[in-house]
Amino acid sequence: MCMIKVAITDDHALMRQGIINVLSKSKNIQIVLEASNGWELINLIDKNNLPDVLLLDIQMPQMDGHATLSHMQLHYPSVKVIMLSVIQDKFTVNMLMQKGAAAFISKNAEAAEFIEVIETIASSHDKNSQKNFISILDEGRNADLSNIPTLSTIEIELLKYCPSNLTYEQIADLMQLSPKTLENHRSNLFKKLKVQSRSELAAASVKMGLVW
Amino acid sequence: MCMIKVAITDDHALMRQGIINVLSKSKNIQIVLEASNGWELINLIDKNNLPDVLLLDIQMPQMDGHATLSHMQLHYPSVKVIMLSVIQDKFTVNMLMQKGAAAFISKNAEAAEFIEVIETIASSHDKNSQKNFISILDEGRNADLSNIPTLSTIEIELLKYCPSNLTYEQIADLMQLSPKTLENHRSNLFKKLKVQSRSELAAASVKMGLVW
DNA sequence: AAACAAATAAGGTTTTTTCCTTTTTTTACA
DNA sequence: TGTAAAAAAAGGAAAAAACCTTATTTGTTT
Repeated sequence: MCMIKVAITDDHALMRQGIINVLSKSKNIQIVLEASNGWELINLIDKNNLPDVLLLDIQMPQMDGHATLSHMQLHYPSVKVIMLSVIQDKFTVNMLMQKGAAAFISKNAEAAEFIEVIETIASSHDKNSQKNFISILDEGRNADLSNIPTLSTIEIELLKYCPSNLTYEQIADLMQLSPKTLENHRSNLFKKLKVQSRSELAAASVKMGLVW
Repeated sequence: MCMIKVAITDDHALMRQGIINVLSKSKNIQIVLEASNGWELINLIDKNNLPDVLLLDIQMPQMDGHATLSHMQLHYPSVKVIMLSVIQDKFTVNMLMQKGAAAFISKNAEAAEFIEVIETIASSHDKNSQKNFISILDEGRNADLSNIPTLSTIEIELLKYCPSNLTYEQIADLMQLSPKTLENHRSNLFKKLKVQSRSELAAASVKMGLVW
């Protein structure tokens, strides 16, 4: 059995060091690439020597985890992407799983669990990534995401504008929608996120890492 | 010259591993204690063998960095506390420095810089911690905090309520203030944080780590 | 005790948000 | 091509947020 080739992308040098240190305890794992954001990753990646698994942070400068995951799915679909984040938000987890992430691990996870997830994901030859999906959040393993609604592109765009001083009318203008249409989307977001105020949307937006 | 005794308190096992790994590169540093939150720290701390420096995270379960810093100042004022966080918010940095933190380092900092700050803070025998203050944020070293307004206890309490669905009237009721008095505090917060909407206060509150 | 600043409180007004219901337009698909 | 579902849009109304000025109370200093 050959080594699992792992690439790491995280903007925190300390975190990368921690990951490397933990992974070095497994004799099956070999770290082949280290990058501090998505842009750096896609520049460093060797098409002739792809990693088996990519450990990917969400919140990073220049090119974040969302954009990087999409890029990897498109250009290197064979690479299994494991998201690794402090974000605990279920909508974010669901969103990234829908996009094709193989697993989602909280940075709170234990070292042993961490290695286990990488080995499990790497050894699965199932093309259907949903079957191998693993989510390790504080609530536990294999969180049920079936009841988590998916947010539309427009809803995510609106969410990004919520933590600003723009009025809904101004946001509607920027998004080229009628204020009344925007109100429908806002109302749908309220229902999906189970909130009742724009302030809660603003907070959710920050917690989801949509704004900095 | 004897070793600098360092204690680490951070809820992320991976981050603690990263810190330990980086610090092990310095021959002057010795790690004497490791805890995953403030409560664990104060239970593990040995009164007869205090650390010289405490590396303290802000966002932690059970007992966060704010409460832990206050406790350390009160019970072990000789221990120099270096805050270590992903939070970049200047009001938070200012708040913790006012409380008596010796330094503030972003988790984005480079390994070398990290060791340097610990050694600088540990070697300073000046009682007046403000003179030895070091802040390493993305903007650079020794950030000028003189123009950053300090937030009052009431303002911080109000900020904590902002990302909720409570109306200002309900918040005033909870805080046992007249709605009109609360409005003054809200207006003062707007000026201090340079914002114009509750949504921005809600976002600021999350970014400052006041709510989870 | 007078003087001052800071915190608390109130009155009043405009703008924005939130909540309804209903209509029109677009899209999907049987 | 007709029909159902989804998205876009509108009208109307109550609640809440934001803004402004002024008054009262409390605490501190000289």
